[in-house]
Amino acid sequence: MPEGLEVEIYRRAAEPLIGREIARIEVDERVAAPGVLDRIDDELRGGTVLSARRLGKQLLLDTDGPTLGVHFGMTGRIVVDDVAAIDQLEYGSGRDEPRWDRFRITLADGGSMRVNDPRRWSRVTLDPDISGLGPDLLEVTYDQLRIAVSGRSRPIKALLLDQHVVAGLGNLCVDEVLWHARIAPAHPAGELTGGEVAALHRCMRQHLPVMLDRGGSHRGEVSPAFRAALPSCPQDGAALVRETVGGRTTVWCPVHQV
DNA sequence: GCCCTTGTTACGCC
DNA sequence: AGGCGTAACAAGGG
Repeated sequence: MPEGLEVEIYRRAAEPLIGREIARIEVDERVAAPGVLDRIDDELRGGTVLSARRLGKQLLLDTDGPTLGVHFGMTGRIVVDDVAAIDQLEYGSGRDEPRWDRFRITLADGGSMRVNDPRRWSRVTLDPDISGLGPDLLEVTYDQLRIAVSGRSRPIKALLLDQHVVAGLGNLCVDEVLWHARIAPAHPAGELTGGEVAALHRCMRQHLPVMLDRGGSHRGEVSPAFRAALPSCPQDGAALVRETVGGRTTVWCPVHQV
């Protein structure tokens, strides 16, 4: 599940595209956002990639024409010049079947960028509207977080999963960060103390880059392997709990998360 | 063949 | 109006 961390890895993998000319575009109509199919060839072919940016889970490739936006859904992987940025995606298939290529840019120099996605939940857009997204998960400040939680009654987990609040957090990263910050997922956001919000912010700034360096959102201490086996809490040995919070499977420790 | 997975969105309620 | 919860949907894997 490409959360913001995976997409940051994808963004880095896409940087070699900068300065290269787009010669050909192939897109599965089912991953093209409305209207894109009609425009994309005319507006992108012959253009040059100028930069590779990211906001939350959106990869943004600026060209001298429109900006290309790619959202990777749950199982989309990027492959640049035939090298996959991530070999094995959590919940993905781990294979690279040609029939799962949903989007491909062929460059004038013969190279390519493609999106391989078994389940077709990726979305390709032109000049995506990202104005509704919150601050990026790797950049969000304490003040932004404090303002975001104030007056909100929703569980903190539901709030953090809301891309309008913080862009890029997914189910695994939220569980991981709350576990480190010692905050229960169902804790009403607005009832967190200043100290708890500070701990949450500090844990995001501290642990998300470590997970990024290790390879993504599944490389935390409450990893998917842990989640499946549901072992005892590595911090205090208590039995972990699995329940639904914010509509998602949630694993947490009822002893140290309050 | 049912049920699991996640991110997004539509929708109903308050 | 807008915050919130729930369900539906995408489709392959176990």
